[in-house]
Amino acid sequence: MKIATYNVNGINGRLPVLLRWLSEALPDIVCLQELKAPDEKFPEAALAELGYRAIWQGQKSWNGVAILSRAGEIHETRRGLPGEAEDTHSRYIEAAVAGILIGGLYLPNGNPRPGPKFDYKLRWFDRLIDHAAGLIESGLPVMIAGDFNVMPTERDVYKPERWLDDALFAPEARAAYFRLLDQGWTDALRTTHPDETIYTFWDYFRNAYARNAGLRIDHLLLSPALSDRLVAAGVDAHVRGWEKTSDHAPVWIELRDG
DNA sequence: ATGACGTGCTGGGCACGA
Repeated sequence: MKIATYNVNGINGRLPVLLRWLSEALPDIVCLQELKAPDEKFPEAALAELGYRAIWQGQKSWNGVAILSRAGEIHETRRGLPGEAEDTHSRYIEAAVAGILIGGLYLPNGNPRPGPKFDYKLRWFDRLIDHAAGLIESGLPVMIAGDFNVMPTERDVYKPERWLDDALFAPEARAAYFRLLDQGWTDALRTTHPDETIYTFWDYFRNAYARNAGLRIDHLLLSPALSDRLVAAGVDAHVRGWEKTSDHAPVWIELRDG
């Protein structure tokens, strides 16, 4: 079973790249972020042609998350995180697929810091941590995955000293990430590659991909009931080199049968 | 310190991203 997460940065502008990658990588389940499209503009038919069912929570212009499956039915369990009724951003969608509970998320960027956007990021993180505690306590096999907009450690940033004051590498954001991990989640990519420099995002500016000036901000976290099934994890970094590509690359895990 | 690039919305420049 192969499960992936991919921030597409506009699902319609990115559709040829997304379909090409799906055809090549053949993931069973995919979490998508940054659809940047309202619900009615989700390319359901094009994905169905490749054998993928989908659920999505779109939003005009910004945000938007989806879960794709070619491993059977998608049983939606939640959209949106609890705890802030006035939060209108489409950033969380959750479903049971093939015996695994999947939470797909797009955590707020939080820049500029300090400011209201950074405050929103930390509040959203707290709400995720509260919700994730319940997921762990359920004892179910759970994965939460997506664009966390946090580089957990210095190893995850091409030039850490330049990012210290940025919302993506700020002490408060990194501390929140580790509070989440401390509930018992396994960071699949870091666990399978403990000492490697691995990036999942490269800026469009300044030839960042060619210089490998990247960030590791897309994560797949596994609950204790799922982590012993982890076989491999990786980044399809070559996709970042394609024409009209996202600034993120797809990240995937391989699980043995449960 | 800023902007480089890219997307969406909309028909020109702005909001936003990381």
